[in-house]
Amino acid sequence: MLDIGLLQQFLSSKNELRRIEDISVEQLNEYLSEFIISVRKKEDQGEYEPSSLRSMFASFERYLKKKNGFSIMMDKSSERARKALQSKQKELKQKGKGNKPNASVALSEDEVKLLYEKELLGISSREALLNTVWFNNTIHFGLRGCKEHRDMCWGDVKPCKNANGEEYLEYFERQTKTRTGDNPRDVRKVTPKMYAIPTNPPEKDPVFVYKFYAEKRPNEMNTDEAPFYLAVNHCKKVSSDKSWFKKSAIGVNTLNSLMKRMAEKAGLGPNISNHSGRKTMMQTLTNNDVPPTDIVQLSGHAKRYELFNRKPKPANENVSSLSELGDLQRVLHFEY
DNA sequence: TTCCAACTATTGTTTGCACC
DNA sequence: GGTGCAAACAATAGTTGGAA
Repeated sequence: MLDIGLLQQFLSSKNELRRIEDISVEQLNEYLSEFIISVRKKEDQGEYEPSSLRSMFASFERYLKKKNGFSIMMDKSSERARKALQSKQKELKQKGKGNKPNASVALSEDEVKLLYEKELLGISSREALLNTVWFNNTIHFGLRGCKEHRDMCWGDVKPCKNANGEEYLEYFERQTKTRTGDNPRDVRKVTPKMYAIPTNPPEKDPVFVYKFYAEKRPNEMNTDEAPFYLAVNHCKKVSSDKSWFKKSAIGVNTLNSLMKRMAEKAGLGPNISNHSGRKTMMQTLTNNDVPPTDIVQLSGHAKRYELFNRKPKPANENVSSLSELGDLQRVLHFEY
């Protein structure tokens, strides 16, 4: 555990060579107080964010509880350490910390347009195709930035047709060995849908993009259990269209930095990460007067808390309209 | 067979999200 | 505003496949 290592290092600098769990509760209280007040980042000796300090404290709590059943969060003897944490957090807040300087931001309509113009989104290359599939899944299915995409299997998305003959994709997260559905936070009560927009150019029609992606995947990887996102095949000897993707899942690093990489290549502003896609979806729905009760059904949020605190943004300020992202409201035609 | 580019998983570090 | 957990990102080492 890294935080523990940091604390142990601090103790060594004070000539305290015992392991943390071997130190008496009273003395540890003193050490922890001092540590919390004086700890600095390795990189630039700057102050940590208040939430980082909190996480460190939580790490110590977990470690000590496991080692000797001691709780620095609850036990009276650790009051001083807790107070030190509180006052340090207040101090940092006063210094202007804790304002989430790195929080991801939603994409504006112009930014999405730019991504298509620069062919970072679209169907012109294998990277662009993968980016577009990922982007569509994020803004239509409301998938969280990283893990949900990584866990996604090919069989989770099914192409369907309604009574009017309209085509759509439906996201159905099946239970597998690794996805047992035991985490109440992950529950989506409805299956989100992504409708075809035949009037759009093909690269902006989500159902067309999905079908195109299916064609470009190796046949063997179109089974239900196969990973949804495949590694791009950079092989130059492209003898057939089938070799756009490898027969293996894309790596975590590539998948996790998909949006960031696109933003960098397109020269977009900072703080655009995978989570920006999800924020874009929620911002778009909010700005188009979709009721919060409906949005949470789609996003998988357990409560409406975040949405009730979200005010619609004024026109031309980081607002995506439905025209560019497709008719997102249609995904809210759920069967409850 | 060797080299190299481009990828992958793993581990470490920092921070934000979701909920209470 | 407090808390638990996971995401996001970076560094590193290992792997793979094409080219020479």
